Amino acid sequence: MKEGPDIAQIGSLIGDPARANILTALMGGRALTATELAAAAGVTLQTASAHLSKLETGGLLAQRKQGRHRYFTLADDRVGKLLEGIMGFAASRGHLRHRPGPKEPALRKARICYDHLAGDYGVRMLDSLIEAGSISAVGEGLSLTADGERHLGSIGIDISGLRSSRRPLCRSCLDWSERRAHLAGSLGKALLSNFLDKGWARRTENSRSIFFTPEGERRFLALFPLELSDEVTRPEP
Amino acid sequence: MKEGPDIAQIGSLIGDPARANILTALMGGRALTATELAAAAGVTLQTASAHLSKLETGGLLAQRKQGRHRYFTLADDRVGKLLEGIMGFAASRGHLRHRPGPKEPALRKARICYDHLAGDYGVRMLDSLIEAGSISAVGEGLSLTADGERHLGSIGIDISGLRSSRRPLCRSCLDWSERRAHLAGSLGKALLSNFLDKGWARRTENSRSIFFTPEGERRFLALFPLELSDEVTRPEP
DNA sequence: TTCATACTTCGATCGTAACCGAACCATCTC
DNA sequence: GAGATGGTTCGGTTACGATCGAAGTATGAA
Repeated sequence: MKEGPDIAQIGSLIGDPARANILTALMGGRALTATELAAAAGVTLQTASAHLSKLETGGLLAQRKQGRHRYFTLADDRVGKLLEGIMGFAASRGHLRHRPGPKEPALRKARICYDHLAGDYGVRMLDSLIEAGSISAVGEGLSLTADGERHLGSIGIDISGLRSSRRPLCRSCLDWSERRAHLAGSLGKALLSNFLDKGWARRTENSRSIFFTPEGERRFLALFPLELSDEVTRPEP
Repeated sequence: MKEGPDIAQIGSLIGDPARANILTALMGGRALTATELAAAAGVTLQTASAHLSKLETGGLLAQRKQGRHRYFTLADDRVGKLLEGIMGFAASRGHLRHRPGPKEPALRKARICYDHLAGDYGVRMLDSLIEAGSISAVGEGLSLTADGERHLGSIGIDISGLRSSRRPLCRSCLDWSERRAHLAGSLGKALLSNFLDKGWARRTENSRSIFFTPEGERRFLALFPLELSDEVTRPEP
């Protein structure tokens, strides 16, 4: 009965609403201070501090001091993947927090998932890359083709640089809103950075959603066309 | 701040030690009664009953009445995958429950992961299948080759029957003890069933570990040889 | 019918952990 | 230095939820 790893410990870490809010906020990918996280969690600074130290000793968070600020991030991308997995599961069970405010649609359209693009646009991008033969999908796995390396190189992605990192180039990540895969891994990260750098899109304050400029949106949709569907298909809710 | 699915709810479901014990016990794949689960969790029947109803309304468990018994299982294989994911994460952080009793080594050698073979033997089996060209691995994904279909058909696995199910044929599942992939999906399930049917191995009571008979072990190792390593390699702990 | 087994519901207890106010450190600005 | 800002530690309160005893329901056996 006392077999295997202790899932209760990390379960209870995620299980507290304030901590869950903190983790969700950090899924936005950017480092946040204790004060910001306290606001995101809806608690005072003291309690947030207690939560943060628990999360850190639990291995979910990393922090770095910078001046009198203390910046927190998810410990690594495995934590992000774990959380997105739980989100996907929770979403499939209908355990959405029913607060369908105005941000919801924007979130479903395009958002950041730790460090890469997710949502409708994230799924579209991967679909298009596969359709174009830039990425080949076998089972659940993804790999970049030689064609894809040329193609993405032409828009300014340095693949060989990415390969040198220890992190996998392509990873599939289950999208909780679309319930389909989008592209994660160092390539997913590089692509999002590329869009942000070019000014096609920008992050929004206090939200995971990504805002595309009209021009950026046009370019994005042109770069990642889809054969078999009208512009932006939206699967069943 | 109140974005996305509610991960806190399922986190707290998993976060209670008694419930975590229940879920871990059900990772053994077989349906268990409330009384058995109470024993596994180390609580009385009343509290177990309360936990079980919470887990069920949370969508993690399914139950079916049979006479005066009430059998519980994990709701589906997605729950199993979720839990194994959390286990892998917990194990990598060293959050093992330090109770290295005699069952530990047996568990690391061969155990059941929801419905397929895991542990050292599970990893070996997948490695061997890949080496033999029966399964091709691209990125994180797995797919059965034509060779593999013939090969496995010859030992009594009906691949076309498996294909007709909605469940994916091959899935990779991260092994928490070996920290490498083993084979899940309907094919993984079928292979384990095959070994059990042939009497090569049997399940053990009250544990996820799988016991191989001496004869069964010989046959298993012969069927899934490894070129590049001495018999059974054991990675760093 | 009677009894036993499997399980649930009720009620009460009890522990723990989340929470905040207040005081305390650390770092930066002036 | 003084003052302001960012964060932690401490102490005490509070609330929630896990737990179990006891009583109640359902199913099967005799």
